[in-house]
Amino acid sequence: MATETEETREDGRRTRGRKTRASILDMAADLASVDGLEGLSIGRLAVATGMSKSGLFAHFGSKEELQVATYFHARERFLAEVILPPREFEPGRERVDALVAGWLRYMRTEVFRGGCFFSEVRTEFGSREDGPVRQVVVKGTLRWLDLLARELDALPGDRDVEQLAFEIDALGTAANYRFQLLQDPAVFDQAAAAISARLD
Amino acid sequence: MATETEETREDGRRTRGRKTRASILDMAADLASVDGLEGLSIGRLAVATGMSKSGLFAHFGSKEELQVATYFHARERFLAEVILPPREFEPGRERVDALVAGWLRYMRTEVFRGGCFFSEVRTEFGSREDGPVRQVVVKGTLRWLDLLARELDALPGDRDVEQLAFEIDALGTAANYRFQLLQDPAVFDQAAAAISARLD
DNA sequence: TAGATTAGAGCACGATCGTGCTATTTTCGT
DNA sequence: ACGAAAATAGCACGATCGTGCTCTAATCTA
Repeated sequence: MATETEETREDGRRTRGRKTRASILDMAADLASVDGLEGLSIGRLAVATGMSKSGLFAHFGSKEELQVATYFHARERFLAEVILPPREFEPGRERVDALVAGWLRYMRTEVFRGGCFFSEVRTEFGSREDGPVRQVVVKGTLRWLDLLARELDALPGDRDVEQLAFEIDALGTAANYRFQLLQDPAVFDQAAAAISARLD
Repeated sequence: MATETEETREDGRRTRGRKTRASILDMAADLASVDGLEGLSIGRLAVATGMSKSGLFAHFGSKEELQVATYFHARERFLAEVILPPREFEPGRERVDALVAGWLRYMRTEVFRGGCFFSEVRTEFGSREDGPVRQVVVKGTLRWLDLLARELDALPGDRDVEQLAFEIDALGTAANYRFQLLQDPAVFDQAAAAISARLD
């Protein structure tokens, strides 16, 4: 029964469904970057997207699935905005610099409405009881730290890349929370300076 | 009409009220360190303290007041646990070391159930719309960063203490979120190492 | 000890939460 | 063009939210 048209489907849905689903998740990631994934409510999300609560809900079987889907969707945006562009460079200092610069720009320009989506959900789910959403957050965080370490590994000289990745992540994340809280973009200069010093 | 007995009151309440209020706020800070101050609900707090919702609510005029009171209460604990003990030393390196060590220990031993209360509420209220609670969080954060900078100012040599305070705060805060999320206490060694390197 | 004040419980309210079930509309394959 | 299937809306549910009002129990003052 696997006709050719069925293969073009994704998630049992076709074009229209996929598009609205994507636009829902766009909005969801924005809202969650402000209020967190737990603070995200289906009612408010429905109002924000101009849909009915039930019509929106039908795209996801439960709030939990919505949260997971939102996380993955946010990661796609992060990939396109921060991770992929530096790949035009060979591994090495130039690429690391591009990655760091893109990361800080992503925070400063508020690609997500409330700043870094991942910084928000990491602290949100840090101490929450375990579950599918928390596990996705943990996995995603490990992936990011690992990617960072691998990029640093291409740098000349032998450094402790785990340690270095820890420090760089710390400095960027702190810049994000301070920018959100205090509105002063100067923190990005502080972060950039500290990271550069660490890389030299 | 100001009799002597009236002067001994605080907030219009006497001993019994003060004690239960304090125990409520103890629990509230614990819960908020996990779910945030917005995630804190009066119903769950009542269950956790064994009180009725209305009996508990009577101690605070509104949820907002409860949130503010919880923040101040948490700060008292932080003061006693982290800020005050190092004051037995004169300003200088020894005192800074004691402060940093105490700070990291406060995170590792989970003085609050969900790790650092302040790290949680700072990211929680970073991008939220303004209001009394957010303002308290902002003020408190500035106070902490300022205290850190002043302690660093007593160190020999002329360093950029603002920059240094930014970096130390970043490293400690990152250790907290990673410990909560990944459970690995080794992050505190990473943080301690990075901070020491920064101070030398 | 009597009277006043404070602490707390009981209960109810409207709003919002996540989540079902049942139309109805829109799209697509034939 | 028609029938199937997918997308969305309408509506209702039980639970929980913050917050009032009223009544009892505990404590303190005189």
